[in-house]
Amino acid sequence: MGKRFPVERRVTIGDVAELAGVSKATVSKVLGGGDYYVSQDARQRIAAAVDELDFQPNAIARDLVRRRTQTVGMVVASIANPVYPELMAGVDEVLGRNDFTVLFGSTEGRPERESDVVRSMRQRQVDGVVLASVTMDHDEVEKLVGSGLDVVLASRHLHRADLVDAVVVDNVAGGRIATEHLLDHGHERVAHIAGPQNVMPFAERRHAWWDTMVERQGQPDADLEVRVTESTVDAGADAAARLLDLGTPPTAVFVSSDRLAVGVLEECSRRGVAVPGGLAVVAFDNIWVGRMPGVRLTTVDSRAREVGRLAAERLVQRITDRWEGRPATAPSLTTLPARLMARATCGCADDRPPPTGYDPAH
Amino acid sequence: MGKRFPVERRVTIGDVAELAGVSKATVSKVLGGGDYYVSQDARQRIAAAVDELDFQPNAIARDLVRRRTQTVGMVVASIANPVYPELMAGVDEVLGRNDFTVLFGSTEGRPERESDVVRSMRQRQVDGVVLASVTMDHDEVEKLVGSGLDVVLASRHLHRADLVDAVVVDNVAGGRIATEHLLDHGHERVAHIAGPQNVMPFAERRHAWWDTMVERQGQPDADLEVRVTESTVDAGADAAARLLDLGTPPTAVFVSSDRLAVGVLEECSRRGVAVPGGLAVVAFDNIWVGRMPGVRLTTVDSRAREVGRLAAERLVQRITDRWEGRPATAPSLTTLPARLMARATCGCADDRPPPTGYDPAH
DNA sequence: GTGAAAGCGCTAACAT
DNA sequence: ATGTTAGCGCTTTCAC
Repeated sequence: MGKRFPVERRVTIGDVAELAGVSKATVSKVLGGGDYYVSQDARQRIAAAVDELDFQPNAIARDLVRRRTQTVGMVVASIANPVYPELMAGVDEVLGRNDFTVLFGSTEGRPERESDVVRSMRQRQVDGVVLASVTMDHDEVEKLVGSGLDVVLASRHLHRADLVDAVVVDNVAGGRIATEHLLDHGHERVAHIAGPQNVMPFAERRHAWWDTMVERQGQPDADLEVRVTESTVDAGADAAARLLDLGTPPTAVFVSSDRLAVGVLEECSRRGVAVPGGLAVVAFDNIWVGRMPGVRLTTVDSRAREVGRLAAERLVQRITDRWEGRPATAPSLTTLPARLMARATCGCADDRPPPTGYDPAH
Repeated sequence: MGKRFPVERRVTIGDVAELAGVSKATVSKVLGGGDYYVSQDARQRIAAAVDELDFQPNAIARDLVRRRTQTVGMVVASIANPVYPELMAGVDEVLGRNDFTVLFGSTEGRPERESDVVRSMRQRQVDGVVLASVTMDHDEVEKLVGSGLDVVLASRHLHRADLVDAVVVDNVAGGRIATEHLLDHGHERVAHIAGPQNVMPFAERRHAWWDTMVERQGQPDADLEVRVTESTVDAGADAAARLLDLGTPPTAVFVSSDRLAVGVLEECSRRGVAVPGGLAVVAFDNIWVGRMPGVRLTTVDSRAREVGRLAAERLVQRITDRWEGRPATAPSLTTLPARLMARATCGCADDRPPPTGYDPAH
């Protein structure tokens, strides 16, 4: 092998054909992997030519005629939020296994850009999209799906479950478990730090908190709920400050995300408020830091990796169904059971060190 | 707008042309954004047709003729390692700003797949690649670059700096600072947990430790160094166990990554070894968890986000230079100064809570 | 078994 | 100002 052309001209299938003394069609047949009849002799000469020329087939040209790219788009809300890399890992795992390539996009704090990101992916002819960031409204999603693009939502979903596939954790059950756990520890004033309410999981978690409180003890004081507009550490710290500054501060709080909870922990540390002694906290997500000694955050597992895996599997299924001409199945909502990771911040005795034999990566 | 075609047939530029009563060329001129002379009248009719048909230009067809895709590949070693999302965020930031799309790839524990991942990206006609995972050898990288693909290495680099652009943190200085810091705390037996030595940064960090020890007190005992083959939490815990089981265990350890350090911390917690009292630790990377109260890991900042940004900038520069016909500049190695984030695990007094007004995301 | 020809959907000269 | 033509690099009938 080696370069035959000055630099500029790229080697094409025509060059290979010429060198091998066959036609482009034959080369294509061999390289395409289909089960065509081609003589051993020709096959050999083609193989030789291919590596003599170091031929790299132009996938874009191939995709243009095939009208498919074996590529899916993955759009997340923020790569800096540890939940998403975890989810991406799951997606990447099954996509890779199915020979799909991934086009990455992040809306990074600008949810309004979501449509643009997706449009751009569509123009690049992705075969489908994993949307782990939906803030679009129903209409837009409906139009998207109607346009023939396969879409599956991950981690977030819409009110109407019949529009598009989605896989999420059971946020309602999770929020309920978290709140009840705190209540069961004997707390009366269980506060809630609620994330942006236009994001489904946050709305559901808040709802679960509210309902549980109402059931157990009637409507909670209005000041026990504080809403933040972003799920960030700083927002969590601010929210905690507001709660701690109350006339009668809560003794426990259900925080709607781990990232916010980190802020809460920091604010407590800053003020010398003991956790769980002064304030018990249960959060939601289960990013791996929570397991660390010195943190031991009690939280509801949002099972991001699993969500990613399932979403990707669903998508691959849909895409291949379409390719094979199988009828499209109805959109389905997959809900993963929520489970509480009881550690120390809730007040459970957990002075035992973390178990060995696990890795945050998994 | 609305669908005019049953579902199957996608709308093309020809449909728009026909509906607008002009030729495809004219439509292309308008949509392509170039500064062509096209009458206001035609422009208007085209615009109308475009959204009447909800026309989505086929980027793949465009790219095929333009011979460029405005897409770059980004390959990381592991998305589960918090360093990489951080780096990706930096890359994504500047790529987005420059209207590049990113094709994502992870080698996830199978470094030998690196070449395949890159080959696949090349066939998809990416304009360049950010390689944050190099374990390829010089020859392979050389061939890659020689093939006309723009490449920049991020976070890892090669021995020969003249082959390809790279941006990395100063691992040698960082390793030295870490080791010296521990020595300055009065420790004699400063151990080292070394990462895979075929990965440049790990080799450099180890080297820095060794040299510093030799300079300060002669060759360290052989058993003070333990090598791991993966930078994971479990590997860190194992390594710590080995160190702690020594006849005379070290009183301090420079751990070559935060991820390994997490394992060390866990093992200490499990054994009831106080940190920094029983074992002082300084690590490398500065993933954001280290800032948490209850963790307060002293570490050298590997500046992943910044590395990502600079790598992407370099790449965009190279690509656009090539497009504009500017001569290629010589490969350069950019080294970011290392800085120590002195927190509590080294023995520094840091009982003060973390500062407010920061966010791990930044 | 193999090749010629006709596109995939678009852009870019070159005419007009 | 706009249209015609000739591809980009590949796959895929359909003849031979």
